[in-house]
This record gives sequence, C-alpha cells and structure tokens, in this order.
Amino acid sequence: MEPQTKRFRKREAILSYLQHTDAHPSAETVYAGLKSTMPDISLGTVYRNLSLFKDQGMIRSLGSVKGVERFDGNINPHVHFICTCCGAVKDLHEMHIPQELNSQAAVLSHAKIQACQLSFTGICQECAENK
Amino acid sequence: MEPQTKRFRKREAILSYLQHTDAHPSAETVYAGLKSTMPDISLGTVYRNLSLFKDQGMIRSLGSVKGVERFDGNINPHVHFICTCCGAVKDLHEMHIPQELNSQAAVLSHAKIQACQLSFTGICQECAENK
DNA sequence: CTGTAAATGTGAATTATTCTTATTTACGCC
DNA sequence: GGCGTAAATAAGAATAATTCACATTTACAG
Repeated sequence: MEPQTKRFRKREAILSYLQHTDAHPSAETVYAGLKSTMPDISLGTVYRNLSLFKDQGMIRSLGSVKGVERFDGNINPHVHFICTCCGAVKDLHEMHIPQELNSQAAVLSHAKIQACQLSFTGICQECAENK
Repeated sequence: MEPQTKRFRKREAILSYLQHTDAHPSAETVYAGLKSTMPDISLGTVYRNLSLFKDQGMIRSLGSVKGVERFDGNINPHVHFICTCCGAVKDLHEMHIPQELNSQAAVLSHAKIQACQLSFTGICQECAENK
C-alpha cells in the first residue's frame, strides 16, 4: 500500500490535493491544507510544484482573484463563476463553450491557441445575504 | 480650451489614456505613458485612480497577466486573446459572446452576475516566429 | 485671505511570489 | 553495508507589484 519511495510524496500530494477539491485553491490554501498531514511541507515546495504542473499542463491557473493566483486540478474545459466579494470560485459544469470558438479565435488572432477561459464575475448568494 | 480647473487633471488623463489605447496597459505602463507629458505624475496616483475607475465601472480589469494587472478602457463586452509569452493582449471584436449565457450563468450560480469574460490564451504570431 | 475638502506626491509597508543555498532523500554501484 | 549522484525539498532572503500613511498642494467658497 505504502509507496516504496517517498521522493515524490510532497509533489504527488500537491497534485492529488488539487484533483480532489473543487475549491480552486491558492498556493497558500494548498499549503495550509496539506500541512495538517504533512507538517514539514514548505510553501516553496507548493509554489515550485504548482508552477511545474502548470507548465506540464496537468493543472490550470485561473489567474488572480483579489491578487492571489488560483489553481484548478480539473483541466477539462469548463466555465467558472467568481465572487468578487469573497473570492469563491464555482464550476458551472452545466454550461458549455461552443467548440467552434476556438478555431474562430485562432483565425482572428493569427495565433496558436492553447486554452480558452470563460468566467462570470459577480456577487454570490452568501455575500449578498451577509451585506 | 484649457480646463478652468487642474484639480482632476491627472485623474482625467489616466482615464483618457486608457480610453485611447487598445494595448490593455498595466499601471506601470499608464504611468510611463503619461510621464512624458506630465513629468510630475506619481505611480501612487495611477494606482489610486485605476482602482477608483474600476470600482465605478468606468474601466475594467483583465486580471493579471504574468503577475501584473492589466486594464481596459473599453467596457463594452468583447473577447480577448492573451499571449502567454509576451503578455500582449488583443481584442477579438469580431467574436461575440452569446447573450443568453449571462442569464444562464445567473441561474446556475445562484448569484448576481456583474460581468462576463471570455479570453483565449496562446502564443501570438510574433512570439512564434522569434523562438 | 482663510478654511475646507479633495487630489496628489512621496516613500514606507505589505504581500504574493521567486530565488538561493544548504540539506535531505532515493537509488544505483561497489 | 558505505559512497556518489541527482532530484526534491526546507528555510529564509530577495524581489516586485500593490497598497497605505501622511504631508502637501489645489480649487473654490465664504
């Protein structure tokens, strides 16, 4: 059961954490979440590996929300709602981005398109009630 | 011709700068661009007023590109292409976001939607050639 | 002229992120 | 087992974007 090597334990834990949450956490949040079971993990390791996974295309960045970068372990294209008040990010899995947009964008931008992101910003129900 | 007051001169200049460019500049870029005609403008003023305009809905933020926030003086909804290599942002005015998506998002997210953003990321032609 | 409130300049403070360096770890080889 | 090597990590320093605090300037009313 135990992996025979501990070399990538932190690295794997970071990826696994991201893939098992839909909270779209920041580096700091990943760090805090792993700290309870891995007290000796360091924030640098989290940043380093998030950056690595991002370069490898294993995770995606949502860009910054309120100044801090947020990550998504789900690389299937999907739509996001972002609350500008509390910073919560929710998946809108039921919405779909028309597929032809990608090729249309490639033609219009004269560029090699790597990704497409559709997101809505606003005030979530909770924040609206607590105002 | 000359405005009878100088009180809002910097503030107006910042807004005007944004509204007359399609370069989607950062705070630093706005500052550098205005510095030539307004040598005594300060970076703090640029940040302060960009934040003010953003809150008032007179400009929009595209979020961070390569770690720095970018602004758009054109608040009509439109699609962006962002080069992950050089950070250039181009408008894709020919593309349109289906209008019904907004209300669909409101229903699915149980939230009050304020804005919608569709952007494509990739490598622009110039960067592809210079590699 | 004087009081005021808004707008600004300045530089310090904050904060997210990256970098540097020393340490630890796994693992192959002798 | 002991040793060498290279990858992964921890720790904290360094960097860079952004915000903050406060003194100064400005416009304008009285």
